[in-house]
Amino acid sequence: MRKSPTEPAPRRRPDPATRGPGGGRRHFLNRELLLDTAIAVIEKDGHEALTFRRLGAELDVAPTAVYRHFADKDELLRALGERLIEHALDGYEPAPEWRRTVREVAVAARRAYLAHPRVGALALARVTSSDVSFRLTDICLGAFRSLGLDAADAARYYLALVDMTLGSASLESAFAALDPATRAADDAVWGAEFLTASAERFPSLAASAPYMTGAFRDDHFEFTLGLLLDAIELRAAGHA
Amino acid sequence: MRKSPTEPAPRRRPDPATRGPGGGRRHFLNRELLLDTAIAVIEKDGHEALTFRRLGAELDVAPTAVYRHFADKDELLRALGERLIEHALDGYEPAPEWRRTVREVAVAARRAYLAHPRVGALALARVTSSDVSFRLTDICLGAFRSLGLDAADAARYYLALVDMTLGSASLESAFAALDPATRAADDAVWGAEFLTASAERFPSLAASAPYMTGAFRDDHFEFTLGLLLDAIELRAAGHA
DNA sequence: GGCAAACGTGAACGCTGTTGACTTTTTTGA
DNA sequence: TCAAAAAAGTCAACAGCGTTCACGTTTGCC
Repeated sequence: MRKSPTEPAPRRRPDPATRGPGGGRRHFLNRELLLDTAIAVIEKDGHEALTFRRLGAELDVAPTAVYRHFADKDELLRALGERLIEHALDGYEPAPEWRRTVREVAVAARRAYLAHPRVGALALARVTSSDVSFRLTDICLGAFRSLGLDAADAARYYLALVDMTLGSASLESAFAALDPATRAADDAVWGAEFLTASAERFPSLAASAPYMTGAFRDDHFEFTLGLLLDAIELRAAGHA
Repeated sequence: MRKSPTEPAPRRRPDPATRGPGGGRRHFLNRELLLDTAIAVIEKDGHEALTFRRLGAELDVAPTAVYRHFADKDELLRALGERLIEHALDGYEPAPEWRRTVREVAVAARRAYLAHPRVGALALARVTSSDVSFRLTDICLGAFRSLGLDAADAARYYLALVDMTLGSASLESAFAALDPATRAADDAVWGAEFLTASAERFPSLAASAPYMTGAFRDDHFEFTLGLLLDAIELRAAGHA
C-alpha cells in the first residue's frame, strides 16, 4: 500500500550516477494484456507461478510496471476472476430448463474460479462491476424465480449456490498447489489400509473405503450440485 | 525441504569466532505446545499472523526450532487441523437422529477448518492418522447407511458433504484474511446500487438485491447443509 | 516548444519459509 | 563412569515474494 504522503519512507536515495534509464510510455501494457498473460501463466504452471516477477518476465517489463494498472495483487486477482468469467460465459443465454441453466453457469463459474484460491473470496468481497457477472446472477435468480420462489428465497438459494460453487473452487485450487507426492498418497492409502486394519472399530469406514476417492473430479461437483438442485426444487414445490 | 545430503548448499560458513551459543535440549517444546500456540495466535490475530517467527516469539525459541517437530509449514497446518478437530469432537457420540448427527459433525468440522485456508485441502490430501477423524468419518457414513444406502453410495454422499463443508471453510477463511475495508464494501453496495440502477436490464437481480448478504453467517452454512441433507434423504428414499 | 501527466525502471525494503552448520544438552552403551 | 551419539535448539543466511518510492523517458496538450 502507498503510504500517506505526509510520511516519506526513510529510504536511501539511489545514487544518480548509477541510476539507469527510466521506462517512458510504451503504450503496449494494459490491463487486458496483463490479465491474459496471468491466465496463460496459471494454465501453464499453476497459480503459485503467478508472481509480478513472472508477469514482468513474460512481457519483458519490470515487475513493478504491473502497479500502474492494478493497485495490488488482490486487485489483479479480482480482475482475473472477472475476466475468466467473461471468457467462459459472455453472451450466455439461459437454457429452456432451469436446472440446466443453473448447472451450466455454476460449472463454468467454478472452472473459472479454480484459477487461484483467493479469487472466489475476492469475488464475494466486492460487488462486481462486470455486466457479465450481473447478467449471470440475474439469470440464476430468474431460474429460481421460475420455480415460483419469491425474491428473498431466490436470493437465499442463490447464495447457497455461490457458497458451494466458490467453496469447491477455493478448496480444489488450494489442493492443486500441494506437491504431487502429498496429493498422490491419498488414494493408495484409502485402498490398502482400511480394508484390513480397522474393520471392527470403524465398520462403515472399512466398507466404504474403496469408494472414498475422486473428490475432485468435475463430475463429483456436478453430483453435489445435482443434490443441491434437487433440494431447491423440493422446497420450491413445498411453497406452491 | 531438506535437500539430498549429496549436494550441500553453496553457502558461506559462519565465522566460528562470531557464532554464539547453540540451543541444546531443553525438552519443553513439543508438537502439542506448538499447535496450541498456533491456535491461540490464529484466534487472536487471524491466520496470516501464524508464522514461524511468531511461534518463536510466543514461546521464546528460535523460529527454526519448529522444524524439529514439523517438517514444514504444511505439516504444521495438517496437524493443526487434526488437533482442532480433536478439540471440537473428541468423544463425540452420534445423536439419535441421523440428520442431527451429520449436522453436528459438519458444523463443528467446518468451524475447525476455518483456522486457515489451506487446512481443508491438506486434510483431503492425506488420509488422516487420527482416530478421532476416522471415528467421525465412520459415524457420518453410518448415518448415511442408516438410510438404507449401500457402502458406495454412502461414500459418494460423504464426499459431497466433505466437499461442501471444507469448501465453505476454505472460502470463508480466505475471505476473512481480506482487509476489512474490502470486505465491508460489499453490503452497502448491494443495498444501494441495484434498487435503482439496472432494474430494467436485470430485473431478478434488482428484486433480490436487498437479500444478497449474509453469505458467511454460520446459519447460512447450516441452511445450505440442510438442503444437501434434504436431497440425500430424498434420494435414499428413492432407493428403498 | 515547454510543461505536466502517464507510465515504465531500478534500487531497495520488509517479510516469509527454509537450509545447513554449529552448539548445547541428554541419552545410550560399554 | 565416561565418551560418543543423538536430539534439539541456535544462528546466520538464503531465495523469493509483494510492495514502495524516486527517477527517467515518452506522450499529449496548450
